[in-house]
Amino acid sequence: MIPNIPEIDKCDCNIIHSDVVDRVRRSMPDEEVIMDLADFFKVFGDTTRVGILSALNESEMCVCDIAALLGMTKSAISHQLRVLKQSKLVKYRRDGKVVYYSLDDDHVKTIFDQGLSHVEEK
Amino acid sequence: MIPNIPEIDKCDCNIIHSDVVDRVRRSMPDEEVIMDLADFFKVFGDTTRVGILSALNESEMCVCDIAALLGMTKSAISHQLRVLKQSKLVKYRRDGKVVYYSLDDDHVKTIFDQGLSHVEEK
DNA sequence: CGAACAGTTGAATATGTGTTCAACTATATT
DNA sequence: AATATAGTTGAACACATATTCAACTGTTCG
Repeated sequence: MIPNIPEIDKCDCNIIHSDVVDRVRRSMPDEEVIMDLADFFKVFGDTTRVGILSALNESEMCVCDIAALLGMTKSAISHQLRVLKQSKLVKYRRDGKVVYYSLDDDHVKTIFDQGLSHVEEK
Repeated sequence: MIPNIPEIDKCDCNIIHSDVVDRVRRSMPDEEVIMDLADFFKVFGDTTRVGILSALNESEMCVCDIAALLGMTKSAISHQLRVLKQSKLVKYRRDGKVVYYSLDDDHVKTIFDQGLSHVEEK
């Protein structure tokens, strides 16, 4: 296996410590994993989505109630719920006209707690 | 204490389950905390920054070496290191002409691991 | 001193993304 | 069937942000 060397090397400088660079390169996750990770965290990087996740962490809720809670339109909430759905962070069930959303991931709470301890510390 | 009710209520629908909304509203973190959390996770939501953090998780590194490792310019890396510095996720030391960056947060690894298990599962 | 290199910075550009708006679907009620 | 309500969707717009480029600082070495 040849280590991943970027096809087009835009680096505008010399490698100073090639031993370190080689060792780190071997230990790095694949570029695809890096992208998946960034995409995953991107979902948590929006106030509206964090608000929705915080709410659903307390209780299953329908779109109207979330919209009322956060003082936003159904449309805005629905768009963000779609993002959360695609990331498999929330699931939903329909009951008549009403669609109820709830958390669909065990990691959400842990990730929130880690984020909170960082935010509170510094 | 009066619960936080958004000043301008843009909600375009009726509250369906007012008991649930009231209960969730009381349990929600302050809006400021929600914003801090989102800002914190926003930092993890970029491929370049995740790459830098992954690298520094393995070893202290200088800007040139990170640029070479990720196949990017010193400038691009430096800009992102500034973001990571502001979020208190990395620290640095200067040795002559060379500036060495390293991780400055215990939560980084835990957060990465949680993200990885989510990404790998689904 | 002056050249060379590591790194930073600000402005400009390009791309990504969240909200709005209007139109739409689906279900329930009369 | 007609109406009302919950929710979704796509396009447009406005805003945020990552990279580039060029100019800059700081340090080392001849």
